[in-house]
Amino acid sequence: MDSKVRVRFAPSPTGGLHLGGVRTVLFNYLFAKHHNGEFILRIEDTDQTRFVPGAEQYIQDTLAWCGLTPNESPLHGGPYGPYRQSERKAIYRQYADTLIAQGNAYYAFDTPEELDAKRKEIPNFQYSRVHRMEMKNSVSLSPEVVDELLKNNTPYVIRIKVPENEEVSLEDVIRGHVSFDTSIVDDKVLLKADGMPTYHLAVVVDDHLMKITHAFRGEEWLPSAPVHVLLWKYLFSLDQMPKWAHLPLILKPDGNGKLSKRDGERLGFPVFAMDWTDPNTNTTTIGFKERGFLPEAFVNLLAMLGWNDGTDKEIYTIEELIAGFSLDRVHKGGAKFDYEKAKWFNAEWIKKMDNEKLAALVKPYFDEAKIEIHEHSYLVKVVGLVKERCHLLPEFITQASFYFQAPTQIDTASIAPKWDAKKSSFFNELAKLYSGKMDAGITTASATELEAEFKELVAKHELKPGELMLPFRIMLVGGKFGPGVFEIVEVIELKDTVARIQHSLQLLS
RNA sequence: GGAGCGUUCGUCUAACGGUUAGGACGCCAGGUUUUCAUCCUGGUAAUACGGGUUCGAUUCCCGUACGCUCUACCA
Repeated sequence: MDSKVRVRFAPSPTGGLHLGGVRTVLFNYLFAKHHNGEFILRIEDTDQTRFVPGAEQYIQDTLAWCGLTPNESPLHGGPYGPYRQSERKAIYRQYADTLIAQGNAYYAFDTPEELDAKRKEIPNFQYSRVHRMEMKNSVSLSPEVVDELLKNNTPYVIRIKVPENEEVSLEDVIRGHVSFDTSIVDDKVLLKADGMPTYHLAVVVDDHLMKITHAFRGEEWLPSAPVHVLLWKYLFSLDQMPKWAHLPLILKPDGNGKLSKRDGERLGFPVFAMDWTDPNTNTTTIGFKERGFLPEAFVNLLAMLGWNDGTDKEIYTIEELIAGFSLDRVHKGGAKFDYEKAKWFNAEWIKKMDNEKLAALVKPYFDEAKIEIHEHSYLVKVVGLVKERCHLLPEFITQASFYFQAPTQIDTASIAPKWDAKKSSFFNELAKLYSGKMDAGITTASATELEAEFKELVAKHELKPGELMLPFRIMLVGGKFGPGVFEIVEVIELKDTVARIQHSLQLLS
């Protein structure tokens, strides 16, 4: 590659960033880093009616959470700024004027109402060479009339004048040769009545000015690609045009079609990367972050939706993804999102993650549940003890809260049916044994030691360990779950153990 | 309606003309765990259809079907 790779992610700030968006970011990022290039964030806020306050900040925050930091952005700055299209308004105007001067674009004075009427009148109406002359524009009208309209400040838009019967084609990096007949392409609006460019003009001008070498976007853009190719041809040069790569879509798990926010709500899983609160409706849509996903896992699972390196490997660090990424292994077909597999990725990453780091991430959930943690090192230890049973971060609460406080709910229903005086006296004895040790200044013992001791006592009472283990567990943790009973005793120590036995004994009497 | 794109187990995917079509998630069964989870073992299940090309097609070509995307002064 002769010039430095430069790619861009160009979202419009209209709401939360969904899976597909983040995956587009990821592929941009991986490609850029793999080629030692640069990754740019450009905000496409040319539609003032759809602007949503906070959405841009949200995008920046999401990228930061995922660890996909841009080299240039509205926030980071850079040599090709500004990176917000609303701040580049004047730039686009010049290019639109150039196109007019070339005869490759024209003024159109049709009002929205007139267009609506036309669309109703003619089924499948297209503003193209077929109907161009029936409309009010600088091609159909005489120069005098056009001048008059312009002089009177009649609102107008600028439309591209698509040529007749030409073949426009591009080499898509993922799809190969794609071609279109211009006779079916319509005269898209380039500059709106408010002076803002549409996506079509803005993307071409900015990709050029920002020296973008590879342009990735969702497959939904493919049908409008001929407009962009034409614009490149008219304004700049086809050899400077970035290599296009139209990424496959992420589909809903059931049925077909693009995954939407509503699908997540319907099926009970997040679609946005992070929580998003719509400032207008004040409703919050849940995100992967808040659901308890690790950013490493989130990035990992997204990468596997539409890409693989040809081996059986599925768990990748970001560094491994960067090293292995290549566009020619990106799929053409869309991928249905599977939340079960997503959780599996997260579980794998939880198991893999360092206990210290994990403890820091889990801490807020304990704070929220109002479970007090006296010593951070104790939390680190506990996290290590239970992490292999957690798929999502909030599960640490249910899986580990008993290490910090006595269970509030004791599943006595599972003990009571087989409960009898013999068992009752056994646990009384056990409590007494532990109390005795405490009097001797012993606070805890190893799990193996505790187990041997326990079994000895069981034998003395002429009982079987099997019928005592479950009740003991339930006394300690509240239910039928958790690590080995004696490992728990070792950690929570004798004092709490005795208290929990006595508490349950009371409940059972 | 038109145009473009797509199609391997339920799902994510491997196999770039020759494999008993492989792996992973899920599910089922067994084992470990005197609980649950983890873990281990095994099982389940796929080349949309029809024509070519070829000694041989999941793979290349054509057609059909189905699906998706787009068809806004939204991106």
